[in-house]
Amino acid sequence: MDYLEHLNEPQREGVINTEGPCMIIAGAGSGKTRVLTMRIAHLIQSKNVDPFNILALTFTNKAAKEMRDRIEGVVGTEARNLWMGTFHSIFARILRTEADKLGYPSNFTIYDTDDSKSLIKNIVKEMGLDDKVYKPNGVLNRISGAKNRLISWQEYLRNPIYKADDESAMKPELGNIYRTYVDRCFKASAMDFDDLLFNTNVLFRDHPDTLNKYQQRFQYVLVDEFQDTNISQYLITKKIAAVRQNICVVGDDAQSIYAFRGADIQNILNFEKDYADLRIIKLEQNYRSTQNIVNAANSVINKNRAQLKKNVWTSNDIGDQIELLKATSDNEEGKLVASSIFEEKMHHQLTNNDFAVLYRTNSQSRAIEEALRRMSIKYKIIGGLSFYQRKEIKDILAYLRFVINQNDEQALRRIINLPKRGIGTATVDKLVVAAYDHELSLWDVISNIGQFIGGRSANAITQFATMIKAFKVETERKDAFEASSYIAKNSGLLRELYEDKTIEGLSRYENVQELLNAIKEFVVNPENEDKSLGAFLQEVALITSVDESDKDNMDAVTLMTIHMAKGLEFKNVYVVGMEEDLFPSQMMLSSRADLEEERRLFYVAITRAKRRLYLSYALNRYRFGRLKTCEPSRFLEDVDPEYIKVNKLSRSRDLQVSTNSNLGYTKNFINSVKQPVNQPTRKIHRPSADFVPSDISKLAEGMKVEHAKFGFGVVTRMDIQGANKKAKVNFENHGEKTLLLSFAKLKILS
DNA sequence: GCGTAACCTGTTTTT
DNA sequence: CAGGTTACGC
Repeated sequence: MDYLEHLNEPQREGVINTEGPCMIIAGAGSGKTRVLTMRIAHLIQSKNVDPFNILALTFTNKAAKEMRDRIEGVVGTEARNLWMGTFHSIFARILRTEADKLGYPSNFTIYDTDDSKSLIKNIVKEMGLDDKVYKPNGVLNRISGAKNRLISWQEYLRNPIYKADDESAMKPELGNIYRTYVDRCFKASAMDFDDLLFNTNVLFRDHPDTLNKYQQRFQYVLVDEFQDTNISQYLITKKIAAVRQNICVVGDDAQSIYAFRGADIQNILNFEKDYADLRIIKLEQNYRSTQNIVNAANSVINKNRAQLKKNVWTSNDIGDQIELLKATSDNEEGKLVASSIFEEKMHHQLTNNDFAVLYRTNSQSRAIEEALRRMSIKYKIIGGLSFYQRKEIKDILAYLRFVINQNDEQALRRIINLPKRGIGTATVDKLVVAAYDHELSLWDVISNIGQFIGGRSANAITQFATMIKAFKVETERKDAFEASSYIAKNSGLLRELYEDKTIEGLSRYENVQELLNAIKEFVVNPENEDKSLGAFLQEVALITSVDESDKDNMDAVTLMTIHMAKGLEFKNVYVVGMEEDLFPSQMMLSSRADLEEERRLFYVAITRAKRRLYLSYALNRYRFGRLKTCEPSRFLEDVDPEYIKVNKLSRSRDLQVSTNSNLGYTKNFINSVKQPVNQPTRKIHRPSADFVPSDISKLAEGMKVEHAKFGFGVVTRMDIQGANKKAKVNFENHGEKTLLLSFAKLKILS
């Protein structure tokens, strides 16, 4: 057991005390993951526990995979038999095997947030309610909140408090929407994210024999990131561990940042009350950061009232002070960060991988990206729009989903007229009415359409039904890759994308090919026994943007939200946008609890840094298309001044405004390109400034432009032809295109 | 049914 | 700003 030698005393305790309930409070950077992996390795190696009897719940699929790999390094391939994954993926798996007990088929669909929202939208419309009052987002939040607290629609309707609440909010129908929503999900053989947990609770509540089966199987239960579990998740673990009481939770109340998703910090604060003989272990030594960073972080978190007592310290060197960067605008902030990264790289021989830029909201990445690109610093963005959330991918997946489960209403609505086959909204409405009148499913109506409606669209529907039936036959015979290739081709989706020769059309086509590659990989992977399309869909439903980690080994600066940064560390960290209303977010200013959660988020951001930390804010920022003046965040005052210095003041002069700065076509750009032009041409001088936004109409025939930038990329050369209408444009990444330019703006880069 | 243009509106984080 | 929705002409 030589691995125990490298652990400090509390860490060792956390590893070897495997029996009975245990809570490990692990301060930031205290080697939590190490303890957890060693504990599991210890169980397998020294206590001879079969990996099959260990349940380890993590926060992301990626964390599970990493931990499994590390355990495999210690105990070997045996580790593959561990039950390790997110709450959602583990219990989705269990629900599939036990589905019949809840009246679900085992091939049930998992609705993502978009599916849920559009279903709610349909329901609100069908109930004849005002969708301005019952906004899908708000309604879903309400339903989700209820499910996370294990409140069924029956209880919701019965509870006078909710009723009064909803009535005073002028939304008395919320309970009825909840009821209809649950009913429709059930009829669609679908579960949303919250149902995966809610229904697991129902399963264990109503089927003691099933609960007992899993209690026997999971002799050891471990929960990582315990501070971010909600009540529903907590009760599941509590039930499973009820017999053997071998439950170990690991977390840090100071890093609880998911209350908006139902996470309840009380789970960790009250854990002691549930287990009388609880062993509490505190990991307080930080191995990650300099003293300055640890102390600064402590000075911030101590402003919070709700917390467990602990004393995080480090024996690392003192390190540099935190630097505060101040910029005049968001673009200036980007420049400051980019040039700081450039300098740091030079002075300290660092690689791009040593840097991370963290922000509160995804939209903040734009200015940073632009600045990094200009300085030719490679970067990667983690999070944001996931590959699987792209429209073209969701379209294909909707086909696949529907072929597997014909009850899947949301998938059907998505594909029934895609590509266009003459089945418009009016026809779909008729279908819905017919299904409702005869108490049939939409698919029943569609596959026997002749009995319900006639006319032109009936023909199109028959063709659609025939096609789906053919796809079904294919999937039964073939593996996931062959089946999905067949469907992509024969649905007409692939052809439609192929025929779209615009730059985005091209990338959409490539994305679909990419999806097919992923399915191929799934089929080829020997770890996957079931190679059917159904098995693939089951896996894909719970993939999130963090899990798409093919960017892992490239040398690039990491850009992400602070939420995504949980559990990661970097030598140098920049926290940008330290402005009041942005961070803390204006939505979180209403209650003390919310403000404290924002402060914990700030704490998480600070503690990601190993060596150097920069905080920055801008005095002006574009938000919702408007330029706003900003004030420094109140959180800056929470940092003890001893640990911070104001280092760089922006030297910048004017605010520089850019248009068409995104990659990809912007709507305004497309509109401007489309317009016919009759503008007089004028000569312009080659600009000497850093860059100037320039009107295309100022460009004259025969003029050449170099190093300019358009809506969709960097221009290497541009020849203006004819009276200002056409230009041959050579793009860095997209080759040559002939475009109508008219009113479009471009930026001339220096 | 479909395509277009004008209008409207959200404005946090994500399993 | 950008994405979604609606009204309208074909």
